[in-house]
Amino acid sequence: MASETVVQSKTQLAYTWIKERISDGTYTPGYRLVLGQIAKALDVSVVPVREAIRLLESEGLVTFEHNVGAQVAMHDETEYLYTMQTLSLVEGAATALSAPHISAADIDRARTINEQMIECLQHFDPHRFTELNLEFHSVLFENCPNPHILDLVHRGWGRLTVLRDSTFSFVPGRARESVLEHEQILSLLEQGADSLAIELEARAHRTRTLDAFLDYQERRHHEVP
Amino acid sequence: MASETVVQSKTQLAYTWIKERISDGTYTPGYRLVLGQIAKALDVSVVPVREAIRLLESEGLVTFEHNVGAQVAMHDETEYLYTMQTLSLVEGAATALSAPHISAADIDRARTINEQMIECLQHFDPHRFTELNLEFHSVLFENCPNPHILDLVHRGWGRLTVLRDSTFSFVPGRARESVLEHEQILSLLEQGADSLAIELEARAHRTRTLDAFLDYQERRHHEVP
DNA sequence: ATATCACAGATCGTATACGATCGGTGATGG
DNA sequence: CCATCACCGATCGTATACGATCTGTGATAT
Repeated sequence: MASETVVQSKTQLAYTWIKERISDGTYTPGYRLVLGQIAKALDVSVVPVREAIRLLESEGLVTFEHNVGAQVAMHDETEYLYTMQTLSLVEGAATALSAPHISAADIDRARTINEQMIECLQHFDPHRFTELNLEFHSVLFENCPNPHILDLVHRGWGRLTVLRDSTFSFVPGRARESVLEHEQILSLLEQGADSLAIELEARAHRTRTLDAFLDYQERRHHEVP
Repeated sequence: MASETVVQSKTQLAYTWIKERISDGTYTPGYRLVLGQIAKALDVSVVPVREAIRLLESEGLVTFEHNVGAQVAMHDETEYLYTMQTLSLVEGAATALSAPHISAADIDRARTINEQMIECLQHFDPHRFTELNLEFHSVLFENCPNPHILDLVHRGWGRLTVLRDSTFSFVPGRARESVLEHEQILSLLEQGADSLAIELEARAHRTRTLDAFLDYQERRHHEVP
């Protein structure tokens, strides 16, 4: 009875399959998700596919219109703003709530990750940088004792995944600031800072990324009218 | 073309039907939601019922287990704590984000509601009190320009609805404090206070209710061992 | 040329059907 | 008498089927 064959439901199968295709860019924002197509591709019926799509809808990765169908969520600038704002809120809280449960070993691990991020900057590896960024923050918020808040954080990151590498590639120079701010957060955690201080710093870290993005967009817009 | 007959989907029908039964207490926490039963009661097939249940699951009103079925979510003390903590977070933020868009008329309206709440205290009408409490806070957060955060607030309140009248009935005396704190929040809004100040005050308002509840439980537990 | 309408193909929403899985009950053995 | 196992009914998960609805295209009228 060592390893039982885990029978995952077809719904689960469709869910992860679609999510993967959205994440890796096969299905770009706006792409129409046709039930019959996906069902045939996965060799399942439309029912579980439909269910999977509605799950993705509830996570905001997909939009759904009655009697029309589903498509990969469009992430315009406003949508990005909403997501980042929400994530700054819940991630800040999750980090603060995690703080009391974070060990010195965790902080070491985070610091190692942050150093790898610096290397990515030097070798210009935006994709790996983004991956490491998630790993870094995961160390900081995964100990959050409130599963609801933790779930919201995961959903927020899930949405961002649709705009892969956005942090890094869209606003040059921001990544460099980012790793410095990471160190700042770590030192707050090390010195056992006040919960609110940690929350606000973690929140500000993300807010600054958002602001940098908006500024950058604004500037680009002025340069090329 | 004045009023078209709005054809709501059977899924929508099942969704609201079940949600209502959960809210009004017909389906108490732990009640097993059997697909076939509900389908027959509504004279629809199991497919839309299933979809409705999964929607409710994603809102946390229902728990679902593969190959076993669904039941109305159990709200033990821990679950209540998680929900209140999350709601304090998102509601605080929503209130702060709404602040710049709140008019003097809105504040008047909120104050009127708060006065009605005081009357409820005198006539001991907990049910109406709870209703008004939602109305009061709605005035404060409904102008939130971030729809994601607003949605999270609605979901949080939705979860609380399962434990109706909890604030009022479970912890005596707290309701009286509550209306005073409402006035405090209103005055912050009137004087155009700092966004963070508003957020933290709105957050603390809810946190205090949670703390009062936990204290009260603790005390009851000691009295009756 | 533009607007309106009707039709056709594609796709969705839901009913029905059936095999798969779970939980409980009674028989069997210790 | 208690533990284990086999069976059965209840319920779930998913395939298939079909009517309902939407979107786009081409014909017609202004």
